[in-house]
Amino acid sequence: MPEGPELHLASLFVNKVCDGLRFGGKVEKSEVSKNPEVPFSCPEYTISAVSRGKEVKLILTPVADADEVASVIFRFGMSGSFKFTAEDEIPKHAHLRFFTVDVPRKVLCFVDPRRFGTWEYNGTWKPERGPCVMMEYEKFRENVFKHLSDKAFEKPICEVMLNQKYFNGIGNYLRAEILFRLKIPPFMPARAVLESVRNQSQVLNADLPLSKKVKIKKENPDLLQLCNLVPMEVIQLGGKGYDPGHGEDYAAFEQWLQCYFVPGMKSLRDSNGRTIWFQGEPGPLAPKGKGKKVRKQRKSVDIDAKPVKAETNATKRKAAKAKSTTVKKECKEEVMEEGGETAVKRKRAKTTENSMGDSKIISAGERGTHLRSKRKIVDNLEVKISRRLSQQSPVPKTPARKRKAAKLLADDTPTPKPRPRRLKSDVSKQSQNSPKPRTRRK
DNA sequence: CGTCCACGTCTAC
DNA sequence: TAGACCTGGACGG
Repeated sequence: MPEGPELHLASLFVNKVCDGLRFGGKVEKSEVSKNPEVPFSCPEYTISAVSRGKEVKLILTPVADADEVASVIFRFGMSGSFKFTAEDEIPKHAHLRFFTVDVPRKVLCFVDPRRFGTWEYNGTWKPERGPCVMMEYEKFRENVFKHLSDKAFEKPICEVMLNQKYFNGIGNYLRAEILFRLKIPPFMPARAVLESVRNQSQVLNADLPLSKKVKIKKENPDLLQLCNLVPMEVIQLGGKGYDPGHGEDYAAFEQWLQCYFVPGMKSLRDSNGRTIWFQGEPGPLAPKGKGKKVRKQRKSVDIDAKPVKAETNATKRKAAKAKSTTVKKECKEEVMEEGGETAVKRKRAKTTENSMGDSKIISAGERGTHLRSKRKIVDNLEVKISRRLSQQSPVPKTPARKRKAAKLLADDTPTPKPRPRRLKSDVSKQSQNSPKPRTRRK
Protein backbone atom coordinates (compact mmCIF):
# COMPACT_ATOMS: atom_id res chain seq x y z
CA MET A 1 0.00 0.00 0.00
CA PRO A 2 2.70 2.35 0.36
CA GLU A 3 3.03 5.79 -1.19
CA GLY A 4 1.92 8.98 0.48
CA PRO A 5 -1.78 8.55 -0.27
CA GLU A 6 -1.85 5.00 1.05
CA LEU A 7 -0.17 6.11 4.26
CA HIS A 8 -2.64 8.92 4.68
CA LEU A 9 -5.57 6.63 3.90
CA ALA A 10 -4.17 4.27 6.52
CA SER A 11 -4.28 7.05 9.09
CA LEU A 12 -7.88 7.82 8.17
CA PHE A 13 -8.70 4.16 8.46
CA VAL A 14 -7.21 3.92 11.94
CA ASN A 15 -9.07 6.99 13.11
CA LYS A 16 -12.28 5.58 11.77
CA VAL A 17 -12.12 2.06 13.13
CA CYS A 18 -10.57 3.00 16.46
CA ASP A 19 -12.90 5.87 17.15
CA GLY A 20 -14.43 5.45 20.57
CA LEU A 21 -12.66 2.17 21.28
CA ARG A 22 -10.61 1.33 24.35
CA PHE A 23 -7.49 -0.68 23.84
CA GLY A 24 -5.57 -2.28 26.65
CA GLY A 25 -2.80 -4.56 27.78
CA LYS A 26 0.44 -5.23 26.01
CA VAL A 27 1.27 -4.60 22.42
CA GLU A 28 2.23 -7.86 20.72
CA LYS A 29 5.02 -8.23 18.22
CA SER A 30 5.47 -11.27 16.00
CA GLU A 31 8.49 -13.44 16.66
CA VAL A 32 9.77 -13.12 13.17
CA SER A 33 9.79 -9.34 12.96
CA LYS A 34 13.15 -7.70 13.55
CA ASN A 35 11.51 -4.47 14.55
CA PRO A 36 11.66 -3.44 18.21
CA GLU A 37 9.21 -4.44 20.86
CA VAL A 38 6.73 -1.77 21.82
CA PRO A 39 7.03 -1.63 25.61
CA PHE A 40 3.76 0.13 26.10
CA SER A 41 1.24 -1.35 28.44
CA CYS A 42 -1.74 0.34 29.89
CA PRO A 43 -5.09 -0.83 31.25
CA GLU A 44 -6.98 1.45 28.93
CA TYR A 45 -5.87 3.65 26.08
CA THR A 46 -7.18 5.05 22.83
CA ILE A 47 -5.54 5.01 19.41
CA SER A 48 -5.47 7.73 16.81
CA ALA A 49 -3.23 8.35 13.82
CA VAL A 50 -1.61 11.06 11.73
CA SER A 51 0.51 10.81 8.61
CA ARG A 52 3.34 12.76 7.06
CA GLY A 53 4.63 11.76 3.63
CA LYS A 54 5.43 8.09 3.75
CA GLU A 55 5.19 7.77 7.53
CA VAL A 56 2.26 7.23 9.88
CA LYS A 57 2.22 7.82 13.59
CA LEU A 58 -0.08 5.96 15.92
CA ILE A 59 -0.80 7.93 19.06
CA LEU A 60 -1.53 5.87 22.15
CA THR A 61 -3.30 7.87 24.83
CA PRO A 62 -3.92 6.41 28.29
CA VAL A 63 -7.44 7.04 29.44
CA ALA A 64 -6.30 7.58 33.00
CA ASP A 65 -3.53 10.00 32.20
CA ALA A 66 -3.59 11.68 28.85
CA ASP A 67 -0.22 13.22 29.54
CA GLU A 68 1.42 9.84 29.29
CA VAL A 69 0.94 9.59 25.56
CA ALA A 70 3.14 7.26 23.63
CA SER A 71 3.48 6.81 19.91
CA VAL A 72 4.71 4.46 17.26
CA ILE A 73 5.96 5.71 13.91
CA PHE A 74 5.51 3.35 10.98
CA ARG A 75 7.08 3.20 7.53
CA PHE A 76 5.32 0.75 5.28
CA GLY A 77 8.09 -0.55 3.07
CA MET A 78 6.61 -2.25 0.01
CA SER A 79 3.72 -4.04 1.61
CA GLY A 80 2.72 -2.58 4.95
CA SER A 81 -0.86 -1.80 5.93
CA PHE A 82 -3.20 -1.69 8.90
CA LYS A 83 -6.00 -4.15 9.34
CA PHE A 84 -8.67 -4.28 12.00
CA THR A 85 -10.06 -7.71 12.70
CA ALA A 86 -11.58 -10.00 15.27
CA GLU A 87 -9.11 -11.58 17.63
CA ASP A 88 -9.54 -14.96 16.06
CA GLU A 89 -9.05 -13.64 12.57
CA ILE A 90 -5.68 -12.04 12.87
CA PRO A 91 -4.17 -12.20 9.38
CA LYS A 92 -0.93 -13.75 8.38
CA HIS A 93 2.02 -11.38 8.62
CA ALA A 94 0.45 -9.25 11.34
CA HIS A 95 3.67 -8.14 13.00
CA LEU A 96 2.38 -5.68 15.55
CA ARG A 97 -0.99 -6.02 17.30
CA PHE A 98 -3.06 -3.79 19.53
CA PHE A 99 -6.00 -5.39 21.36
CA THR A 100 -9.23 -3.86 22.51
CA VAL A 101 -10.32 -4.27 26.08
CA ASP A 102 -13.89 -5.19 25.38
CA VAL A 103 -14.71 -8.71 24.40
CA PRO A 104 -15.05 -10.08 21.93
CA ARG A 105 -11.67 -8.50 21.48
CA LYS A 106 -10.72 -6.84 18.27
CA VAL A 107 -7.24 -6.19 17.01
CA LEU A 108 -5.55 -3.41 15.12
CA CYS A 109 -2.69 -5.04 13.23
CA PHE A 110 0.27 -3.79 11.28
CA VAL A 111 0.39 -6.31 8.46
CA ASP A 112 3.47 -6.52 6.30
CA PRO A 113 4.16 -9.66 4.26
CA ARG A 114 7.54 -8.58 2.95
CA ARG A 115 8.71 -7.12 6.23
CA PHE A 116 10.42 -4.15 4.65
CA GLY A 117 8.33 -1.97 6.89
CA THR A 118 9.74 -0.54 10.11
CA TRP A 119 8.43 1.05 13.26
CA GLU A 120 9.91 3.05 16.08
CA TYR A 121 8.47 3.37 19.54
CA ASN A 122 8.19 6.99 20.60
CA GLY A 123 10.16 7.95 17.54
CA THR A 124 10.00 11.12 15.49
CA TRP A 125 9.29 11.81 11.86
CA LYS A 126 12.50 10.92 10.13
CA PRO A 127 14.47 14.17 10.15
CA GLU A 128 15.98 13.56 6.73
CA ARG A 129 12.57 13.39 5.15
CA GLY A 130 11.13 16.58 3.74
CA PRO A 131 7.72 18.12 4.29
CA CYS A 132 4.70 16.07 3.26
CA VAL A 133 3.69 16.71 -0.34
CA MET A 134 0.05 16.36 0.64
CA MET A 135 -0.35 17.96 4.06
CA GLU A 136 2.51 20.45 4.05
CA TYR A 137 2.36 21.63 0.50
CA GLU A 138 3.73 25.14 0.90
CA LYS A 139 6.65 23.95 2.96
CA PHE A 140 7.31 21.20 0.50
CA ARG A 141 7.41 23.65 -2.36
CA GLU A 142 9.71 26.03 -0.55
CA ASN A 143 11.98 23.22 0.46
CA VAL A 144 12.49 22.18 -3.15
CA PHE A 145 13.23 25.69 -4.40
CA LYS A 146 15.52 26.38 -1.51
CA HIS A 147 17.74 23.42 -2.34
CA LEU A 148 17.77 23.52 -6.10
CA SER A 149 21.51 24.02 -6.11
CA ASP A 150 22.08 20.76 -4.24
CA LYS A 151 23.83 18.02 -6.07
CA ALA A 152 20.79 15.86 -5.68
CA PHE A 153 19.11 17.83 -8.43
CA GLU A 154 21.73 16.93 -11.00
CA LYS A 155 19.74 13.90 -11.91
CA PRO A 156 16.78 13.03 -14.04
CA ILE A 157 13.57 14.46 -12.71
CA CYS A 158 12.03 11.03 -12.35
CA GLU A 159 14.82 9.95 -10.02
CA VAL A 160 14.79 13.09 -7.94
CA MET A 161 11.08 12.65 -7.41
CA LEU A 162 11.82 9.53 -5.40
CA ASN A 163 14.18 11.44 -3.13
CA GLN A 164 12.24 11.67 0.11
CA LYS A 165 14.35 14.52 1.33
CA TYR A 166 12.46 16.68 -1.11
CA PHE A 167 9.46 14.64 -2.23
CA ASN A 168 8.21 12.96 0.91
CA GLY A 169 5.24 10.91 -0.16
CA ILE A 170 5.99 10.48 -3.85
CA GLY A 171 6.64 6.94 -4.96
CA ASN A 172 6.93 4.98 -8.14
CA TYR A 173 3.39 5.17 -9.43
CA LEU A 174 2.96 8.82 -8.45
CA ARG A 175 6.07 10.02 -10.24
CA ALA A 176 4.85 8.34 -13.41
CA GLU A 177 1.36 9.78 -13.11
CA ILE A 178 2.62 13.28 -12.37
CA LEU A 179 5.17 13.45 -15.16
CA PHE A 180 2.70 11.94 -17.55
CA ARG A 181 0.15 14.66 -16.93
CA LEU A 182 2.63 17.35 -17.86
CA LYS A 183 4.20 15.28 -20.59
CA ILE A 184 7.58 15.91 -19.04
CA PRO A 185 10.10 13.37 -20.30
CA PRO A 186 11.19 11.45 -17.20
CA PHE A 187 14.88 11.79 -17.92
CA MET A 188 14.95 15.56 -18.24
CA PRO A 189 17.48 17.12 -15.87
CA ALA A 190 15.67 17.85 -12.63
CA ARG A 191 17.22 21.22 -11.94
CA ALA A 192 16.27 22.59 -15.31
CA VAL A 193 12.74 21.36 -14.94
CA LEU A 194 12.36 22.80 -11.46
CA GLU A 195 14.04 26.10 -12.26
CA SER A 196 11.53 26.48 -14.99
CA VAL A 197 8.75 25.83 -12.51
CA ARG A 198 10.19 28.42 -10.18
CA ASN A 199 10.58 31.00 -12.90
CA GLN A 200 7.08 30.46 -14.12
CA SER A 201 5.64 30.90 -10.69
CA GLN A 202 7.62 34.09 -10.22
CA VAL A 203 6.28 35.42 -13.43
CA LEU A 204 2.88 34.67 -12.11
CA ASN A 205 3.57 36.66 -9.01
CA ALA A 206 3.95 39.70 -11.13
CA ASP A 207 1.12 42.08 -11.81
CA LEU A 208 -2.10 40.32 -12.32
CA PRO A 209 -5.29 40.43 -10.37
CA LEU A 210 -5.23 37.85 -7.65
CA SER A 211 -8.26 36.12 -8.99
CA LYS A 212 -6.61 35.79 -12.32
CA LYS A 213 -3.50 34.27 -10.80
CA VAL A 214 -5.51 31.80 -8.86
CA LYS A 215 -7.35 30.81 -11.93
CA ILE A 216 -4.22 30.32 -13.96
CA LYS A 217 -2.63 28.28 -11.23
CA LYS A 218 -5.63 26.10 -10.93
CA GLU A 219 -6.02 25.47 -14.57
CA ASN A 220 -2.35 24.92 -15.26
CA PRO A 221 -0.88 23.21 -12.26
CA ASP A 222 2.90 22.92 -12.37
CA LEU A 223 4.96 19.92 -11.38
CA LEU A 224 5.06 20.74 -7.69
CA GLN A 225 1.38 21.47 -7.52
CA LEU A 226 0.74 18.11 -9.10
CA CYS A 227 2.90 16.50 -6.44
CA ASN A 228 0.13 17.61 -4.12
CA LEU A 229 -2.95 17.34 -6.34
CA VAL A 230 -2.32 13.92 -7.79
CA PRO A 231 -1.84 12.22 -4.41
CA MET A 232 -4.90 14.09 -3.17
CA GLU A 233 -6.91 12.58 -5.99
CA VAL A 234 -5.99 9.14 -4.75
CA ILE A 235 -7.12 10.09 -1.28
CA GLN A 236 -10.38 11.33 -2.70
CA LEU A 237 -10.93 8.03 -4.39
CA GLY A 238 -11.33 6.57 -0.95
CA GLY A 239 -10.59 2.90 -0.77
CA LYS A 240 -7.06 1.95 -0.07
CA GLY A 241 -5.21 3.42 -2.99
CA TYR A 242 -2.73 1.07 -4.53
CA ASP A 243 -3.69 -2.19 -2.98
CA PRO A 244 -3.68 -4.91 -5.58
CA GLY A 245 -5.73 -7.90 -4.84
CA HIS A 246 -8.52 -6.13 -3.10
CA GLY A 247 -11.39 -6.00 -5.46
CA GLU A 248 -13.69 -3.10 -5.82
CA ASP A 249 -11.62 -0.31 -4.49
CA TYR A 250 -8.73 -1.49 -6.48
CA ALA A 251 -10.69 -1.47 -9.69
CA ALA A 252 -11.41 2.22 -9.17
CA PHE A 253 -7.79 2.90 -8.49
CA GLU A 254 -6.70 1.06 -11.57
CA GLN A 255 -9.16 3.04 -13.61
CA TRP A 256 -7.65 6.17 -12.18
CA LEU A 257 -4.12 5.33 -13.30
CA GLN A 258 -3.29 6.98 -16.58
CA CYS A 259 0.27 5.85 -17.08
CA TYR A 260 1.73 3.52 -14.47
CA PHE A 261 1.51 -0.02 -15.71
CA VAL A 262 -0.95 1.00 -18.36
CA PRO A 263 -0.88 -0.91 -21.62
CA GLY A 264 0.41 1.33 -24.34
CA MET A 265 2.87 3.18 -22.12
CA LYS A 266 6.61 2.75 -22.35
CA SER A 267 8.81 1.86 -19.46
CA LEU A 268 12.52 1.99 -18.63
CA ARG A 269 14.67 1.17 -15.65
CA ASP A 270 16.10 4.25 -14.04
CA SER A 271 19.61 4.26 -12.66
CA ASN A 272 18.39 2.80 -9.40
CA GLY A 273 16.74 -0.08 -11.10
CA ARG A 274 13.22 1.20 -10.67
CA THR A 275 10.77 1.04 -13.50
CA ILE A 276 9.58 4.37 -14.76
CA TRP A 277 6.45 4.39 -16.91
CA PHE A 278 5.97 7.18 -19.41
CA GLN A 279 4.76 8.20 -22.79
CA GLY A 280 6.73 9.84 -25.54
CA GLU A 281 10.38 10.67 -25.32
CA PRO A 282 12.42 9.44 -22.39
CA GLY A 283 14.54 12.59 -22.25
CA PRO A 284 18.26 13.39 -22.52
CA LEU A 285 19.48 11.67 -19.37
CA ALA A 286 17.91 8.36 -20.21
CA PRO A 287 20.06 5.34 -19.47
CA LYS A 288 22.34 4.47 -22.32
CA GLY A 289 22.05 1.17 -23.89
CA LYS A 290 22.13 0.26 -27.42
CA GLY A 291 19.11 -1.04 -28.97
CA LYS A 292 15.87 -0.65 -27.41
CA LYS A 293 15.32 -3.59 -25.43
CA VAL A 294 11.85 -4.54 -25.31
CA ARG A 295 10.26 -6.28 -22.52
CA LYS A 296 7.20 -8.17 -22.12
CA GLN A 297 3.73 -7.24 -22.68
CA ARG A 298 0.93 -8.14 -20.55
CA LYS A 299 -1.43 -10.50 -22.02
CA SER A 300 -4.33 -8.34 -22.56
CA VAL A 301 -7.13 -8.50 -24.86
CA ASP A 302 -6.80 -5.83 -27.34
CA ILE A 303 -3.18 -5.37 -27.42
CA ASP A 304 -2.55 -8.88 -27.08
CA ALA A 305 -2.38 -9.32 -30.66
CA LYS A 306 1.05 -8.14 -30.57
CA PRO A 307 3.57 -10.79 -30.53
CA VAL A 308 7.07 -10.27 -30.54
CA LYS A 309 10.21 -11.90 -29.76
CA ALA A 310 9.46 -12.94 -26.36
CA GLU A 311 11.84 -15.66 -25.83
CA THR A 312 14.79 -13.85 -27.07
CA ASN A 313 14.46 -11.52 -24.23
CA ALA A 314 13.29 -13.91 -21.72
CA THR A 315 16.22 -16.05 -22.43
CA LYS A 316 18.60 -13.20 -22.26
CA ARG A 317 17.29 -12.04 -19.01
CA LYS A 318 17.53 -15.36 -17.50
CA ALA A 319 21.06 -15.74 -18.59
CA ALA A 320 21.95 -12.33 -17.36
CA LYS A 321 20.50 -12.85 -14.02
CA ALA A 322 21.45 -16.40 -13.48
CA LYS A 323 23.80 -16.45 -10.55
CA SER A 324 22.89 -13.64 -8.36
CA THR A 325 26.19 -13.41 -6.68
CA THR A 326 28.88 -14.32 -9.06
CA VAL A 327 27.41 -13.37 -12.29
CA LYS A 328 25.84 -10.21 -11.15
CA LYS A 329 28.92 -8.24 -11.83
CA GLU A 330 28.76 -9.09 -15.41
CA CYS A 331 25.71 -7.17 -16.19
CA LYS A 332 26.51 -6.59 -19.74
CA GLU A 333 25.86 -9.18 -22.24
CA GLU A 334 26.19 -9.02 -25.88
CA VAL A 335 23.09 -10.23 -27.37
CA MET A 336 22.46 -11.08 -30.91
CA GLU A 337 19.06 -10.19 -31.97
CA GLU A 338 17.48 -12.33 -34.50
CA GLY A 339 17.04 -9.38 -36.67
CA GLY A 340 20.76 -9.20 -36.85
CA GLU A 341 21.29 -6.29 -34.54
CA THR A 342 23.32 -6.47 -31.45
CA ALA A 343 22.13 -5.07 -28.24
CA VAL A 344 23.91 -4.51 -25.06
CA LYS A 345 21.83 -5.59 -22.25
CA ARG A 346 22.48 -3.95 -19.04
CA LYS A 347 20.86 -5.56 -16.22
CA ARG A 348 19.10 -2.51 -15.09
CA ALA A 349 18.97 -0.43 -18.15
CA LYS A 350 16.56 -2.06 -20.39
CA THR A 351 14.12 -0.16 -22.37
CA THR A 352 10.79 -1.63 -22.40
CA GLU A 353 7.93 -0.99 -24.55
CA ASN A 354 4.51 -2.08 -24.15
CA SER A 355 2.55 -3.84 -26.53
CA MET A 356 3.75 -3.33 -29.94
CA GLY A 357 7.29 -2.72 -29.28
CA ASP A 358 7.17 -0.22 -32.00
CA SER A 359 8.08 3.07 -30.52
CA LYS A 360 8.14 4.83 -33.80
CA ILE A 361 4.48 4.69 -34.06
CA ILE A 362 4.11 6.52 -30.86
CA SER A 363 6.60 9.15 -31.68
CA ALA A 364 5.07 9.85 -34.97
CA GLY A 365 1.68 10.15 -33.48
CA GLU A 366 2.85 12.57 -30.90
CA ARG A 367 4.69 14.76 -33.22
CA GLY A 368 1.79 15.05 -35.49
CA THR A 369 -0.86 16.05 -33.09
CA HIS A 370 -1.85 18.12 -30.18
CA LEU A 371 -4.64 16.00 -29.07
CA ARG A 372 -5.34 15.66 -25.47
CA SER A 373 -3.35 13.04 -23.75
CA LYS A 374 -6.01 10.50 -23.38
CA ARG A 375 -7.01 10.84 -26.90
CA LYS A 376 -3.46 10.45 -27.93
CA ILE A 377 -3.07 7.26 -26.12
CA VAL A 378 -6.10 5.88 -27.66
CA ASP A 379 -5.02 6.88 -31.04
CA ASN A 380 -1.68 5.31 -30.58
CA LEU A 381 -3.15 2.15 -29.38
CA GLU A 382 -5.53 2.07 -32.22
CA VAL A 383 -2.79 2.56 -34.68
CA LYS A 384 -0.76 -0.13 -33.14
CA ILE A 385 -3.56 -2.49 -32.93
CA SER A 386 -4.68 -1.97 -36.43
CA ARG A 387 -1.18 -2.49 -37.60
CA ARG A 388 -0.98 -5.73 -35.89
CA LEU A 389 -4.21 -6.80 -37.22
CA SER A 390 -3.31 -5.99 -40.71
CA GLN A 391 -0.11 -7.84 -40.31
CA GLN A 392 -1.68 -11.01 -39.37
CA SER A 393 -4.77 -12.98 -39.35
CA PRO A 394 -7.77 -12.07 -37.29
CA VAL A 395 -7.00 -11.77 -33.69
CA PRO A 396 -8.17 -14.61 -31.61
CA LYS A 397 -10.02 -13.62 -28.58
CA THR A 398 -9.37 -16.18 -26.03
CA PRO A 399 -6.20 -16.06 -24.07
CA ALA A 400 -5.15 -19.42 -25.29
CA ARG A 401 -5.63 -18.47 -28.82
CA LYS A 402 -4.00 -15.23 -28.31
CA ARG A 403 -0.98 -16.83 -26.97
CA LYS A 404 -0.83 -19.09 -29.89
CA ALA A 405 -1.15 -16.27 -32.30
CA ALA A 406 1.54 -14.38 -30.54
CA LYS A 407 3.79 -17.30 -30.78
CA LEU A 408 3.24 -17.69 -34.43
CA LEU A 409 3.92 -14.11 -34.96
CA ALA A 410 7.02 -14.34 -32.95
CA ASP A 411 8.20 -17.04 -35.19
CA ASP A 412 8.28 -14.92 -38.20
CA THR A 413 8.76 -11.63 -36.50
CA PRO A 414 11.50 -11.83 -34.03
CA THR A 415 10.85 -8.85 -31.91
CA PRO A 416 11.35 -9.02 -28.23
CA LYS A 417 8.11 -9.29 -26.51
CA PRO A 418 7.38 -6.96 -23.69
CA ARG A 419 5.26 -8.31 -20.99
CA PRO A 420 4.06 -5.89 -18.43
CA ARG A 421 2.32 -7.54 -15.74
CA ARG A 422 -1.17 -6.40 -15.46
CA LEU A 423 -3.66 -9.10 -15.61
CA LYS A 424 -6.23 -9.69 -18.09
CA SER A 425 -7.61 -6.71 -19.69
CA ASP A 426 -11.17 -5.89 -19.90
CA VAL A 427 -12.26 -4.81 -23.27
CA SER A 428 -15.78 -4.14 -22.32
CA LYS A 429 -14.57 -1.47 -19.99
CA GLN A 430 -13.12 0.65 -22.62
CA SER A 431 -15.21 3.54 -23.57
CA GLN A 432 -14.66 6.55 -25.61
CA ASN A 433 -13.87 8.52 -22.60
CA SER A 434 -11.59 6.15 -20.91
CA PRO A 435 -9.93 4.51 -23.70
CA LYS A 436 -7.21 2.87 -21.90
CA PRO A 437 -7.05 -0.73 -22.26
CA ARG A 438 -7.08 -1.62 -18.71
CA THR A 439 -6.58 -4.88 -17.24
CA ARG A 440 -7.97 -5.97 -14.07
CA ARG A 441 -7.56 -8.85 -11.86
CA LYS A 442 -10.05 -11.51 -11.75
C1' DC B 1 8.52 -26.11 -10.74
C1' DG B 2 11.42 -21.91 -11.74
C1' DT B 3 11.70 -17.02 -13.12
C1' DC B 4 10.45 -12.32 -12.89
C1' DC B 5 8.40 -8.62 -10.76
C1' DA B 6 6.34 -5.58 -7.11
C1' DC B 7 3.73 0.61 -3.88
C1' DG B 8 10.93 1.24 -0.48
C1' DT B 9 14.44 2.07 1.88
C1' DC B 10 19.32 0.87 3.84
C1' DT B 11 24.52 -0.17 4.03
C1' DA B 12 28.38 -1.95 2.38
C1' DC B 13 31.93 -2.36 -1.40
C1' DT C 1 25.95 1.72 -7.77
C1' DA C 2 25.05 -2.95 -6.44
C1' DG C 3 23.07 -5.94 -3.31
C1' DA C 4 20.20 -7.02 0.85
C1' DC C 5 16.08 -7.37 2.95
C1' DC C 6 11.34 -10.52 2.12
C1' DT C 7 6.84 -12.80 0.45
C1' DG C 8 3.67 -13.90 -3.04
C1' DG C 9 1.34 -13.57 -7.53
C1' DA C 10 1.54 -14.16 -12.57
C1' DC C 11 3.53 -16.74 -16.10
C1' DG C 12 6.12 -20.12 -18.75
C1' DG C 13 7.70 -24.82 -19.35
